[in-house]
Amino acid sequence: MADVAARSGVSLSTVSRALRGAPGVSSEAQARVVAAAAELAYVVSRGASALVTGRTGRIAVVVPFLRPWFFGVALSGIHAGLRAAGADLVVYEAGDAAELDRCVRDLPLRRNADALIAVSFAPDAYALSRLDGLGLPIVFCSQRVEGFPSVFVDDAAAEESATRNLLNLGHRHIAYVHPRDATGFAWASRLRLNGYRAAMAAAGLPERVVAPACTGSSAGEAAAGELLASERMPTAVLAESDDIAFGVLRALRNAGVDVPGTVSVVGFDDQDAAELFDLTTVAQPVFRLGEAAAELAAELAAGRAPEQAHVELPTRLVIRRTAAAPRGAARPPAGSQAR
Amino acid sequence: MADVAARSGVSLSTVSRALRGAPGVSSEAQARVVAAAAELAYVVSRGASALVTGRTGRIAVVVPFLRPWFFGVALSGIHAGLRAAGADLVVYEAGDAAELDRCVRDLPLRRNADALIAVSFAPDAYALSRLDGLGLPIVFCSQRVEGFPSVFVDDAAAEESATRNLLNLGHRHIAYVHPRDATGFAWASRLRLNGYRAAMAAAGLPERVVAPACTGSSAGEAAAGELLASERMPTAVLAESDDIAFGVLRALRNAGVDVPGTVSVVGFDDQDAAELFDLTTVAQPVFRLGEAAAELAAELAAGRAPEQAHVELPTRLVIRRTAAAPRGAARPPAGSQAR
DNA sequence: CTGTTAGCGCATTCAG
DNA sequence: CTGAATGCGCTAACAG
Repeated sequence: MADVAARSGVSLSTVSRALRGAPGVSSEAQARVVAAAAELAYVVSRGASALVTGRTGRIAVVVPFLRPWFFGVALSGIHAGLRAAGADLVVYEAGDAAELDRCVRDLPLRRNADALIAVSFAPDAYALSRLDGLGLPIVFCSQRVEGFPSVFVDDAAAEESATRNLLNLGHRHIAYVHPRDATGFAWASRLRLNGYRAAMAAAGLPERVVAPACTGSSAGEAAAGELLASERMPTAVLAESDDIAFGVLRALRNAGVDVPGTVSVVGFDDQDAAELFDLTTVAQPVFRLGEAAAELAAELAAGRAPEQAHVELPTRLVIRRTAAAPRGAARPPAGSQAR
Repeated sequence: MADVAARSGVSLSTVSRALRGAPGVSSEAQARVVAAAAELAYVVSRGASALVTGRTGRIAVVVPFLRPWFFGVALSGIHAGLRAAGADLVVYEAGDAAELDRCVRDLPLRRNADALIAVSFAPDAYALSRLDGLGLPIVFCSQRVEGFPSVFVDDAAAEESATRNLLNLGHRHIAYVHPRDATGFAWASRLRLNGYRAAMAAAGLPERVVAPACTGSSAGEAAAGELLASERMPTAVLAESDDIAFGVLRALRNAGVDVPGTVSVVGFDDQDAAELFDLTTVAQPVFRLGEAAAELAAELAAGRAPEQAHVELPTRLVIRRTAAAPRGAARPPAGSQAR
């Protein structure tokens, strides 16, 4: 910085102010400083400025996994939202509760980031208190947490609506695939399950939940296998996620079961591949989820109180070709399409 | 840090040493300090220590996109590789040359990260000189760059081998789908194309390259559409990536073309969904690619010279069900399986 | 509008 | 093995 000051013939303070766009610098001096900095390929050291401002210019993001489609898109949204605020994005992958704890405890979150975005974590009371004690703003992304800023969709309502849609098509026997979670997190999945249950209960129909022990498309294959081997095959299968639905579709195809003729399949996410499979699914705005969370985090990091600390984003049922009326069903009553 | 010192009854220096595991601290004092730090939930400020050591404890990663499967897996590998070194991961998404330039110029790379990992970027000479002038170690991941540490697969050899495999099956008319790249990057795709060309030339067969203007599965759909509309449909299609292959498969299925009966399809990547589509494809070790790049970057960041600055990882042809001998083909000669 | 000064929290000399 | 002093690069509060 001294070099820049010398080259532009001003003092350190003026360089500092000019480079930050702080007020109190003649536009002429400002220009000279910026030019000198460019020529010297000078950039301010965030570490040094953090030392005095207390703000690092970095937002930490914790995700349970980096691989699945969802997190790539969410991260992309977060990156976009952060860029507007000029903050950097530091990423931690914490696949289970122990790792998350390690993150919270050992990792340089405390004074090394201005805010934390937790994606798809449903912390228990203990984790919440630990996070809270971190002393930095926390934003939950894709998860509603009372008392904390969060950005989310209404998973329960969305799944309830998807279920109602199948009911309206004439389905009476609808199964739900809900993998048992081995990671120690609760996810939004419980809410989706609740939505399914609510719709079935409202229709006076029994629920049927298949809970494979694995995750992803394998879970779908396992669940479909279990259903195929059972006494009575449902006419429709709701999967907690598209990945699972893909597995269900594959197992059904391999078993020679016609979709949607014999069985309808509905997913959740509307990820890119859903179109390839012609999958009827609940779309959620994942990029926007990330972006909104990042905007919230940036506000909080800047010490401002955001107007809306709870942001609910809409979902949308995308009708494709894996769901239809069951064979021989009566035409559904008019005007009964789900919202 | 002063609080920790007071609480454990030692001086600041001792705390500093103890917390870093530096030599010259009695194990008793060390234990007291660590305990005190834990009780106070104290973590060192990376910014402050960076100020004096010159090392930030952070590695920057630039990816062109965050969404595609490839980058999620690569990032996961990088995260794993970095964790061992205790470094943090800061991510930049730079979708085109202009953004990359902005990253290099404006973003706090210079003294704000200890090394840079560039994933899937094939920089031109200009970009390379800019990157080089950054004054920090650069590692290329999934891209071989002469004169720079890099981790990569032999794309050309892998695609050549995949092509030979089709030739050995008896195919003579093999098309290659190679999307025109609108982002301004060259990617590894050119190398794969070269591999295909080499194999076709060696067999004395004419090449047929389809170059749709879009990317991802849409490119596959477009390419398949073009081929279907042409005078003569090839008996096999090589796609530059699995995503593209999925699009090809979909278009073929929609057109009622039997796979692999009428047309064989081969992808590249072996991403998770490839198994769902039963896609025969070239597998590359994406996680390892990231992990190895991270290990290299960590070495370089620590100022050590890594033994191997060029790491080539193996690929593997995964035989599934979308590729077979063309109808009525003679049995391939024995012992002619590609490597 | 601009320059001077005093730390921010830490690692690192150097003495003990 | 330990403690006291120095300065890393920067910003903020002050004078001019």
